Amino acid sequence: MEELKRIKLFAGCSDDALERLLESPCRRQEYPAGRRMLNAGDPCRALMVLVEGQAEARMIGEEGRELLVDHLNAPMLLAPAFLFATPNIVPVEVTAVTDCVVWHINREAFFEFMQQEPSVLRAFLEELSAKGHFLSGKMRSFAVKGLKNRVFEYLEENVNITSVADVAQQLGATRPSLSRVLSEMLGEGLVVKDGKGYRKA
Amino acid sequence: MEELKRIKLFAGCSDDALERLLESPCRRQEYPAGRRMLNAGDPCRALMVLVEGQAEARMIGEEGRELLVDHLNAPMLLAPAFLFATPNIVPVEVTAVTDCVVWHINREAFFEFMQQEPSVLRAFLEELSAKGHFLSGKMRSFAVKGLKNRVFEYLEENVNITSVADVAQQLGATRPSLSRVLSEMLGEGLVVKDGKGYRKA
DNA sequence: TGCGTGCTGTAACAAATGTTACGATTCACG
DNA sequence: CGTGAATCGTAACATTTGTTACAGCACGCA
Repeated sequence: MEELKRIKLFAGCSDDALERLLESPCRRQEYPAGRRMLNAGDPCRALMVLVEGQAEARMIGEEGRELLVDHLNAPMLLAPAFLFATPNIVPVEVTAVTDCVVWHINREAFFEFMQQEPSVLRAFLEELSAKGHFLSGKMRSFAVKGLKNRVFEYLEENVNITSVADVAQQLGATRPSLSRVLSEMLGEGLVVKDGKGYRKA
Repeated sequence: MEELKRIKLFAGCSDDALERLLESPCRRQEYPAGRRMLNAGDPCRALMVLVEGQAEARMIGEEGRELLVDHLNAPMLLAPAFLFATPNIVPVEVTAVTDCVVWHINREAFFEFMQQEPSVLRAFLEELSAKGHFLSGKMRSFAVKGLKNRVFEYLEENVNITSVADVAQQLGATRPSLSRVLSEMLGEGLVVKDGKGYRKA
């Protein structure tokens, strides 16, 4: 399918090589908006490629606390960092936000494919590394930073805060807590109001 | 060098292939105990293989908070998850605990080597995946769990707590806080004293 | 226009954790 | 036997964040 060519991972590889990959056992699956695509604890035996739609990755804690880990916008890979892991388990749940289309590509076929296509191998390694970078950054935020610093960090990566409730989930805080911190930062001149939201001062 | 054969990554590859890899620009370096081997923010252009000694990886926050992320015992790879990352930067500082010996292997040579040796590629992918798993677990702990739950988790992965001060650093807490929580858990019967340390009840 | 719905700010209180300080214990070493 | 260093438990207090509740405001819709 030409859908797959849009993803960076397969950008540099030849058409017939890609066709050979698709001859291996793999399938195309559609998910309606709101549908769970991956549960925490699920095994991950195929490379999942989100070719259409938007999804969210969330982590759930025992105490009901919930963290919005990442926004997933097509085209991109789902949970690439867990495809070759032991135990082969995803730690997040992935839910479709809009209607989604996902390709499931056989792991072993993909493994051989990478060996034959250096550009794909390179891109996949970069993808995994990016995930590592992403996760270690998150970990750092939560482990050694207070909420105010996380807000600051958020405003550097994203332009502004439009939905306090949403961002609170991403920062691992409750809405009233974030609201309070934003008020304080407003008073300290660290942020300014931007229409209905907030923006870096 | 035969030192390298001890690491899982190179376990399944032929001797002459390994020798060819070592003909590429790479070097062997020794670090005395206490020496910083990698600073946060350093670029990472070579695969670093710790073949001897013990080291520690730490993250530093702006506010002086410090987190002991991982114990590194030879033989293992150092910061494999950042070798192919962009930006090509390590987020932790790595310090030698005992005298250490580290091999630096040229990245591009290693990349070609992986293509020729499927077992190495496989092992490296598994290594990266394991790092992802490790990091996401840590992140989950810090983002959605309280200190008491982190202590519980620690006691499931490790047998017991011998040094309160050390473990506090690993859990991202201060020593008095951990001490207090341990006292509470003692009262609730969740842990028991084990000589000078603590153990799961 | 009036009303329900959803998001927001805010306040009062509770819980968790950090900060600082002090005394007790152990242990190596002179 | 003393003594200093390291570690630990603990207490009092400060700070941060969660919890719960309530009121305001914008918006869509009958």
